[in-house]
Amino acid sequence: MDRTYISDLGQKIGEPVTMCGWVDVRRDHGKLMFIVLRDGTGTVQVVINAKHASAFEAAQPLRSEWTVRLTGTVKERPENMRQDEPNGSIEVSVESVTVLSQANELPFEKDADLNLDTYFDHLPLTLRRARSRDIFHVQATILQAFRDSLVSWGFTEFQAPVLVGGDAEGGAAAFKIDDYYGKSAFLATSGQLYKQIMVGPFERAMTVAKTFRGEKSATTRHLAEIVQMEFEMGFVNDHRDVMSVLEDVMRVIVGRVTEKHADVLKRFDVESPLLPKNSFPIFKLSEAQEIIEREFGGKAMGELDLEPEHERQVCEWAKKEHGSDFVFITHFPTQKRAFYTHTDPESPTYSRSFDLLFRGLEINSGSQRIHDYHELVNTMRSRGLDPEKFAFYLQAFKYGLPPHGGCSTGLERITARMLDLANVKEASAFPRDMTRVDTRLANSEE
RNA sequence: GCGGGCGUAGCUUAGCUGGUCUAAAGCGUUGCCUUGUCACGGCAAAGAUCGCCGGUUCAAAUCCGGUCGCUCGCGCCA
Repeated sequence: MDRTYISDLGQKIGEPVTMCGWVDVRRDHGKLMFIVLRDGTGTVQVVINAKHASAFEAAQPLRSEWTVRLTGTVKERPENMRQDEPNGSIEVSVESVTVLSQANELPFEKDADLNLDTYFDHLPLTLRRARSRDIFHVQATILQAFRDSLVSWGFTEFQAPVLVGGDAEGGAAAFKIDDYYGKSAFLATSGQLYKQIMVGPFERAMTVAKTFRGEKSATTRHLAEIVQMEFEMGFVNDHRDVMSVLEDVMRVIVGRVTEKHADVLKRFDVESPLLPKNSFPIFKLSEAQEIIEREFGGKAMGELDLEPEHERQVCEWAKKEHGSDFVFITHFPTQKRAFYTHTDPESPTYSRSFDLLFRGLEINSGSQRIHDYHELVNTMRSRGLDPEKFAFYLQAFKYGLPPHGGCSTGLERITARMLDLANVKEASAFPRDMTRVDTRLANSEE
């Protein structure tokens, strides 16, 4: 079929075209009808005049979200009727209308304000909203930029498994699969152990991993199913080597989103993220806590981690003082970090670990890892973990793994902060939480 | 798990110091009109008994208790 995409219409002025798409808006003037047609590439106004009798007749029943094939001629709009928007100075005069499918009456006006709950109940429809399309176009760009930048750094992408044999990391709560061929297994809480293993074959390995977090958490930050953009690199001196690659990745992501989606940022009324001229500000946890107490009052010193409110405060301060929407916090207490985290030899109660905060929220967590087999086994034992249960993973170390480190970025979280979404769930096309997997979960008494 | 808020037409809300609320508005829907709109416009109509259960009261959408659901914050976590 010879079909023209809506985004290409500007090059076809005066030419006959066939377009396919959805009825976005219908404005009926009696003997003249305007329809905003939407396809995967954009929107355009089409005009259906009564003098094209058969097209005019066929257009009468059209309503929002009906899909159609329209044939007509691309025209420049009269001078005084141009709009300042894509395709705002052209329109298509339609001569033939074919209905491909009808749509039920919509439960609400497509782009009207909705409560989150109503929005989630109707995702197959509400994902078509301009706002949702914007969010997920930006998210696709973030993901692509992550991949592109790491490929340029020599990373190789691999597929981390979702089904895993144990609650690998401890810490995060794993979902248990009770009937895995009559035995049990878990859904991965991270690709961590696998990307460390993949340092063996690739030295620099990355993965975009579906992971699952079973915390009984009802906040605007939590999702039960998330996408983690992870990488792991061999032959590092310490965690700072990881941080510098991560910073570069973030700069590429911000640059790409800003360049490609300036219109979206404008519609969401957000600024492009602030990037400092030099490197991202870096504070040890203890330094950050001092800043919090000094600048905002309150109690932070001695805590093992930053509270959500403290994360917001550090970010506010870093933006003001360093012109950066990103802040690294390093040297978390070793006891607060996963077993594979490398301690800081200079002060072993602290670790060579870091979090990256972006606009008040932790979006990434990483560290240098322990690479020595014996040290790793001893650390596991000291934490009450049974090395036997990690025998599969430990093979990587038995057969020689270099000093290495890596990190993991939450795709939904970075998307949400990029567009200032009130709730991360809006940054997941199909969010899963304690009460919803597509539809609301039935109440099952246990 | 703890604490706060909310639950009124298809959607989004107003009303909630109890009584002309036999519940209001905008959007959407339906009908009629409309050849230049762009959240088109005009006229008309249909549409909720106020989440559910119970209580207080002469009288409850409005007060109280319970329950279900949603939402926000904390905890936990990325």
